[in-house]
Formats: sequence, C-alpha cells, structure tokens
Amino acid sequence: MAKKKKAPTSWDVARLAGVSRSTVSFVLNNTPGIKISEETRKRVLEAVKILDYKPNAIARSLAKQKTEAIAFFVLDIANPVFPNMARGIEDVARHNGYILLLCNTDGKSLRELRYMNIMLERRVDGIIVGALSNEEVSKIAQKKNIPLVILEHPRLPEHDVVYADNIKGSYDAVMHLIELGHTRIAHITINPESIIVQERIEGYKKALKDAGIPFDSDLLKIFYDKVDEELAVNELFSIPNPPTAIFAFSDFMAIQIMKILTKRGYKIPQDISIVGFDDTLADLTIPSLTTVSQPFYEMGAKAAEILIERIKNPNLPIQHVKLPTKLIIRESTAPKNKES
Amino acid sequence: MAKKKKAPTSWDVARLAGVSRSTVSFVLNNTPGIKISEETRKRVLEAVKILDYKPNAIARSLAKQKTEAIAFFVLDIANPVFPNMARGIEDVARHNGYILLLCNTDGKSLRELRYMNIMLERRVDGIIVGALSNEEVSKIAQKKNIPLVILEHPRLPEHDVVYADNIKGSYDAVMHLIELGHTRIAHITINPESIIVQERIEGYKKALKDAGIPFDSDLLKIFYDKVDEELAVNELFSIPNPPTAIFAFSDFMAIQIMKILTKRGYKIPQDISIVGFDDTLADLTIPSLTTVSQPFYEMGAKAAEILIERIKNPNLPIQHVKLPTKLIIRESTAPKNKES
DNA sequence: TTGTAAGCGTTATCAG
DNA sequence: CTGATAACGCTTACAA
Repeated sequence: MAKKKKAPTSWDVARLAGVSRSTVSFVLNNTPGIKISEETRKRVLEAVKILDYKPNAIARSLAKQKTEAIAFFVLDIANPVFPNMARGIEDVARHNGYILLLCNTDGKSLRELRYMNIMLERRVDGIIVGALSNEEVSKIAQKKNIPLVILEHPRLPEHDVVYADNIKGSYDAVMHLIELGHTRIAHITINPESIIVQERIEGYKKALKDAGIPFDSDLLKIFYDKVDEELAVNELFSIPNPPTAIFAFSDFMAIQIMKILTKRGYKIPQDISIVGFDDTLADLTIPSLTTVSQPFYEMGAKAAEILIERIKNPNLPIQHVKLPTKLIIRESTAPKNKES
Repeated sequence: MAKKKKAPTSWDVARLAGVSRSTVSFVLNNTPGIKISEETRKRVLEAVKILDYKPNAIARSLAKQKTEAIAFFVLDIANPVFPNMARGIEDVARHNGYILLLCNTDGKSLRELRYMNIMLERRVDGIIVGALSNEEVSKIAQKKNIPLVILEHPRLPEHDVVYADNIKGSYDAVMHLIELGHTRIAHITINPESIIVQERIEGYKKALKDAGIPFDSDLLKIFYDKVDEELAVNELFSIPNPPTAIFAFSDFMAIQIMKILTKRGYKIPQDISIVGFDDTLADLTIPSLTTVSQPFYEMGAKAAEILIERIKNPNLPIQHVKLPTKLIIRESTAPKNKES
C-alpha cells in the first residue's frame, strides 16, 4: 500500500490490463465510433479499479485544448444579491460538466483586468461577468475570442447579456403605491451611471405619468456618491408636501429608511408605505417589506446556459435576454392615510 | 490582425525574439540562478508584447505538477453564513496566486464524493470543506495525500480544522440575558448531530449553571428534523412558567421567532428578550437583534492560509484553530420585565 | 478491434 | 548565458 508519491497514469492501467494506452483512453471515454471487446473493456475497468486511477484532467485539457472551466467575475460574493446568481451558475455548470472559478473584483477595474489575464492564461472556456466595470475586459475577450456573457450591465451589443426587467419592476412598484392612493411617492436611489439605476428611474417616471401624477424632482433623491438615507429622509420631510410613500433602490436601502422612520415615530405602513427592490432581505423585517423580486438564480442559470451554448457553438447570434421581475406585496405598504 | 485560431506559444515568442524556448521560459519566470543578458531579456519581452503572448497555465501545470488552484466545498453559497467565508478564502487565495473553485454540495454526501473525484482528476492543490458531511471524503484526501482543511466541523484529528468558539459565544449570550435579570431562558436549536449545536447547548447549560439557575428541559427545544418556530413558541408559552428570554441557534431562527411573537402581541424587548447567533442578518431587523457574531471572513481566510501553508509544507503539524466569537448587544434584549 | 506515434505548451536537465 | 531534449499524461489520427 505504499503508493506514496505519484498518482497512477493511463500507462500503469494499460500495463496492468495488458493493453495499450489508447485502448485505455477509448474505454474510459467511450470514444464514439470505436468498438472495444467486452473482454478487454472489462480488463481495463478492472485495472482502473485496482489502481484507483483518476485520469489527469490537466493533461486532458492540454490535449483537447479545452478546460471545461468557466469563471464568474462578481463584484463581491458577500453582497446578498450575488450568492443566488452564483448558485444558478454553478448548478448549470455542474450539470454540464464544467467547474466554476469564483473571482471577486470589488468593481475595481485593475482587479478585473488582472483576473482577465489570469483566466486567459488558465484557458478557461468562458467567462460570466456580473456588472462589468472595465470595458477593456470586453475588448480583450473579443480579441482573444473567448466567450463572455454579461449579467445585468452594461448592455454591450457585442456580447450576450442577461438582465432583469428593471423598468417593469420599478413601474409595478410605483403603480402599486398609486393604486393604494399615494400621489406623493419618493424614489431614493444611487448613482445613475449604471443603466440599471436609469431604468428604475424610468419605470418610476412612467408609472407616475400613466397615472397623471406630475413628476416632482424634490421627490427623487439621487446619491452620486455614498448613499445617506438619513439625509434623504431629512430633506424629503422638510418640503411643504412630503411623501406618503417611498420606493427605494434596494431592500437594504429600504430597511435603513424603515429604521430611520420608525425611530422618528412614524408607523409603517400606516403613516408611510415603503417598497424595496431585490427581495434578498425583504422577508426578514418587521413589518416585512413589499418589494420587487429579482430572479437572481434564474439570471445566473440563464447566463451559464448561454455561455455554454456559445462555447459549443461560437457562431450563434448574440442574445440579450430580459427576465421578468415580480412585485411581492407584503406588510410595508398600505392605503394612503387620509389625514397625512 | 487575423489572429483567428491559435494563441501564440513560447515557440512563437522564441522565434520572433531569435532565441530558444527555454530562454523565453527563463526570462518570463525570472528563473533563479539563471542570468540573462539585458539585451536578450529585452528582445524576449518585446516579442511577448508584440504577440500579446499569455503563457499557457495548463501546460505549466502539467509540467510542474501543480495547479495553484484550491476548491471550496460549501453547503450552499446562497446561505448567508457562507459568502463571507468564501470571500475570506478567495482573498487569501488570490494574494497567494491561487484560484478558487466553488463547489456547492447541499450537504449531499453523494455530491461531495463526486466533487471530490472531480477535484482529484483536476489535480487541485488542496481543498477546504465547510462542514463536511461524508467522512469518506476525508479518507480519500488522506489516501490520495491531498491537503484538506475543515471549516467548522467535524473536528477530525487527522485534518487541519478552523472553527468558531461556539461554547464561549453561547455562554456569553446566555450570561448577557442572566445579567439582565432573566432566569427563564429558552434555547431553540437544530439537530445536535453536529458538534456545533452540541457546543452551543453546552455553553447555554454552563452559563445557567454558573449563575445557579437550574436547567429546565422544558426550555430547551431541539428540532431533530425541520425547525418549527411556531410549534416551539406554542410549547414554550403553554408551560406554567414560560420563558422571558429566548436564545436561538441562528439569526434566521431568531427573526422567525421575533415575527411570531410580535404577531401575537408581545413587545420585544419589553416582554421578551431575544438573542440570535451569526450576525448575518441581525442588523436588519426592527428592533435590531442582539446576537453572537461569528468571524466568518476570518475563518475562511485562516482556513486558506493554513491550506496554503500545508500545500507548501505537507509535514507541518496538524492545527485546530479556534477563533473568538463576539456578543453584539443591540435592541432585542432588555432587563426582565418585573411583572412578566 | 487494438497498437503506434505524433502532438498539446510548458518546465527542467544538461551540455555547450 | 543559451540551446537541445526529455519529461508531464492525455487524445487522436493513422496503421496494423
């Protein structure tokens, strides 16, 4: 049992089974178009078992010129919107015989670039980027001819993209508030350099317009830098005609706002209705949060499916896939309080 | 610019620079003990730039017999306790030139075993398992002589293990409640097949004992199968002397309990104090949750450090590292209500 | 049906 | 200091 040093190779198997190395390869891969007698097949399999032989995937990759590995460039796996995406990607990858390399970029374009180079060296078969921040990466992918699908944004026409229907999601959220009788509806959001943010603002405005409610820029709070919910609340409630409902960019922001308002004595949803976005944390609060659910798992899974298709057939037409969001009505929204 | 098909190889570089392939390898790796004239070095680097040459890491792995890749077997990356661990692992891996393969096992031992085989074939340099469920995996790692470090449990003596101080964490939580005047303190927990659960129960009992409070089995609710917080609350509050404080196994459970109690008209923390464990979700609730913070990021980082050390020096003594937890006092705990 | 031999792109050993 | 040449372990024509 002193099998200390080296792992057995196909050579060892071949020798033990009394066949050639190619025969071993043929039976192990069930190489189509090649027939092996039951007799030798059995001998080979026997030898494999005895030696506990594991084919060396590295050598295989080198010979076949593919690694069956894909990479996921994620902003930060510790951010609650990404684990489910990663999960979706991994599930699809696994079912197709691919492994998943996880790369946190923190949105730093230098890190993205470094990881891009590493993945090029490691010859991954394809890459999924969640929210690309350096378009140079896209250029490299094209130049090096490596499949790359983008999750969320940017919506580059030269790459496959999978994203959620932010406009509709946002529209539904605001329309829900309107149907509850609210007309003073605030939207608090982050820097609109990302198209996602723009789309949500668009949905917000569209719902107001469809309901005949004039857009009031006092009710749209955009934080170009760090989001300051406290400041937003201060400003929102110091205007003559303050909002009776707030639609936040994310569940996280909605929860912060809920906390601030609660601390100030407002009752939710009696005094103020609140809607979030994402549905990552919405079920944990008291009261639970009405929110727009994003299909994170499905987005990841779809991105992985598209990537794998493209790996297998690089000439497929580019796809931009929009996945539906869903309004989840919980406890943080209620009809407009008459006297407020 | 029609560089369609194949990526350039060290051969191409050598030819363009007018040197041999080994020279290219030497300058690119700065091979120690080998001096290259500034002249040729420059020519090689020039050629690399012109061809945009990326050394093939697969070929390198094959030649060097190491992949500089590690795998993380995680129960489910979508479970909020794991993303931070993964992040800690990835950060350390990246800084040491390793890449991270993410494998979700869902605690299914068959999946673990399959992934183990895949990682063996892919010749990863080492594996970190978060909560191993199939000890066969440990056996294989030993037999195949591949470094494996365990996060959390089980505490196998033949492997490096990194875990949090559950006993102390639990003790601190319960002692905090005792100091607030509570004597009827319930603990709701999951199946104690895992040592983690046992340790938390141990800390709970130890705190009671140190305070001279007799242990009452009516107050310890163990769910061997699916946790049913509703049932736990029902039973707990139907006994003659119901609890005034509840210590839950996790933040998630604590939040469910908080919701149920709130729905039934209890005020938290005035009527009932609640403590969670993990600190993954505790800051999101209203009121925010007092909890025991686990150092997930550090656990991941430490596990990765140990793994990489061991890869580089397999003869190091086995380490079992216990990391401290920290009680975070927020709003869900208060002095015992006199009349309750 | 099975065996032989030529890649795959590096690293590493040894002469020169 | 530089250049052949042999591994590394597998796949895959091409022969037999």
